Amino acid sequence: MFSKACEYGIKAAIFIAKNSYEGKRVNPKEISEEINSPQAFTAKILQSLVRHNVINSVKGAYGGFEIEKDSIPYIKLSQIVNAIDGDSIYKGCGLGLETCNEEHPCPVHDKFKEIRNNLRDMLETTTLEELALNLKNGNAFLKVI
Amino acid sequence: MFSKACEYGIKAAIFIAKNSYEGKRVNPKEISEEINSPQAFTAKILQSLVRHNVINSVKGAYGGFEIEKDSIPYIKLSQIVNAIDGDSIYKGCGLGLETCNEEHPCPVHDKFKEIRNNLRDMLETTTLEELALNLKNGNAFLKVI
DNA sequence: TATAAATAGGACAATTTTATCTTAATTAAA
DNA sequence: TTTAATTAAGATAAAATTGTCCTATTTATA
Repeated sequence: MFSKACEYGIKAAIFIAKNSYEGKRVNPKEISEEINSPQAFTAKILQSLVRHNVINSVKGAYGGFEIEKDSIPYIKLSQIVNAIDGDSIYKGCGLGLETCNEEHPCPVHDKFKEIRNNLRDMLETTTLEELALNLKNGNAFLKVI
Repeated sequence: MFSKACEYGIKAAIFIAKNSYEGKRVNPKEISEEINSPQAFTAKILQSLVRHNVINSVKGAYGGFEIEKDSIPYIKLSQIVNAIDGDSIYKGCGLGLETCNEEHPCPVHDKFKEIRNNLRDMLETTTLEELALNLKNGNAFLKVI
């Protein structure tokens, strides 16, 4: 569904959000350990999330990654997915046609429309806040072990 | 959503089905022209669909690819996707956790469950017959130009 | 101001996916 | 039985994604 980079990005953002609620900045080492991802690759993805204004970075000693507490409820899953994978997953054609619409649909257009809209709605209404809360409450996990 | 290979495979299967209804076998050249895909790569994907019993191949002169007319209504989109991409798209975890279930869910587990189930239902109930019909009726297209 | 602790960024490597090319095997028909 | 048309299959190449490493830059604090 999503690229590996996007999976790591989502998990990282959730972990950062959880820590930001506790007033704690985190670094790529902690993050990659907590989400079970390759550290350097994860650091690249974090850079990208910073450039897309999903998370903040603070350079230098005592720095790290964080998200402003107040903005966490307003950050949507769609923003993270968009920052890393773009919007083709919930906007593009299921069969990869460059133009696929009501006037010129691919054979699965109608079938996919519903799925794609559901996915888009879900991504656009799911906030980082609820995901971080799932984690904090111990109702969800970012890795298997 | 799907790999390129899977997109090509679905389109190829639809085109083959349409032609099989007309009693016509088709070869990779025609197919790749009709679905706008690289020919040799498409041929590989066709081989895979043959091995997975989604389509039939007839070797030698006057051969080509076909699908038994009577079986077209019973071939599900899920079989094609499964043959090429496997089932992870509608069975795997949205964040890539190896084990993700009610007891040990990822933070987006519940959100994804619905999407995934919708997708699975759609793939398992959509038949090659209806897709080929969309094409035959001129209500859908396999390429842009 | 020097130092240590961070992120940023560029170059590179490995792996996977996508794509191509060539040859072998098969088969209908002349 | 030979030939031409066709799929099968293996080797290879190109491109994209995933992953690593090294150095530069930034910054709080001693």
